[in-house]
Amino acid sequence: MSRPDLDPTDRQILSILQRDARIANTELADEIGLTPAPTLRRVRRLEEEGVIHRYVALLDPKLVNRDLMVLVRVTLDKQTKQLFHDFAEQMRARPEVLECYLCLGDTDYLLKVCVPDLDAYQRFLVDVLASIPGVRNTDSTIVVKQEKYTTSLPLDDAP
Amino acid sequence: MSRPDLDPTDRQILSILQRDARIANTELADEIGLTPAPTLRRVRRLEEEGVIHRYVALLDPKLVNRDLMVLVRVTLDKQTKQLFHDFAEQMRARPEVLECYLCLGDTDYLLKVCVPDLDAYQRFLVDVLASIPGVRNTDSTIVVKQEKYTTSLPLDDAP
DNA sequence: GGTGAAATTTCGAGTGT
DNA sequence: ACACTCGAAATTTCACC
Repeated sequence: MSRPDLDPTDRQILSILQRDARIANTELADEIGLTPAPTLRRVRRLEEEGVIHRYVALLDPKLVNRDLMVLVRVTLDKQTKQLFHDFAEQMRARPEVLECYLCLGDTDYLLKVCVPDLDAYQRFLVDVLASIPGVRNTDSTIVVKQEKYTTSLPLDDAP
Repeated sequence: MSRPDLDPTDRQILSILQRDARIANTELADEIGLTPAPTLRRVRRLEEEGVIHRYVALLDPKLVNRDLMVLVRVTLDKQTKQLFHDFAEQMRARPEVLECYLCLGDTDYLLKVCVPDLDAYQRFLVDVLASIPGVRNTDSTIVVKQEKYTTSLPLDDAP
């Protein structure tokens, strides 16, 4: 994996785009003290290098009826490569599973699941999770309050 | 909180913008089968209602030197309102803490922390977490692989 | 990195259904 | 109330310095 050098101007651009992906290039140029042409060139380069992975709209979960978030710890029966691969594949296919992490330690996977209500979550647990072969144990933690949620990575010491 | 009715066209728009926030309005209009003017009106309405919360650029953690993700379970000493408030405030102030959830059950908080390496994580644990008054216990789980990460909420059964 | 000009997009006003 | 067409203003995006 190549490690593109990010100069302070690149970091400024990334920092702004992490906050507001739809900013006009002219305004972005103003904020970083360049003219639009070189600004756009830098943005395109950052996109091509993959530093900027994608641009997305973040929705309000309440307003699209996804008010319940549950964090689920999952352990699998036997730790075979095939079992792990299949489990991850199933998680990628389920839209209510927003994040899925393979972890070190007792827990094999941690999931972040977003559903409308407890009824929907119960269905997810029974119809989806419990029906996947190799799932030994699940432990669900209900989120009471989202104290912080950001997609912005710090850029202080990037190479 | 108002619950705006989302018709199928609105859901189409939201679904596309969750995938690509920088799509041109003309292209968005093409994809949903409307002309640009009413398409833009719908987008603006969804923004004003707060259904669209914000637009962000997602970066590649590897390429900005944030390759280590750790999930931390935190329990506090006594469950006073002030202690919880102060803890959440500290987490909001730390850029390496991307997500912080108040949870039901044994664990009080779950954090998602992104740092360059184990050395940086050790400093976070000692200098930040351990120095916050009221933190009784922490349990760190290192993420080996991010099997899935999406910010897209499903829109199937939104009201 | 900057300049200028062409191509494209945004977004209002006015019209129709 | 919702969508369409038209046109001016702004923005994006070139080739070239």
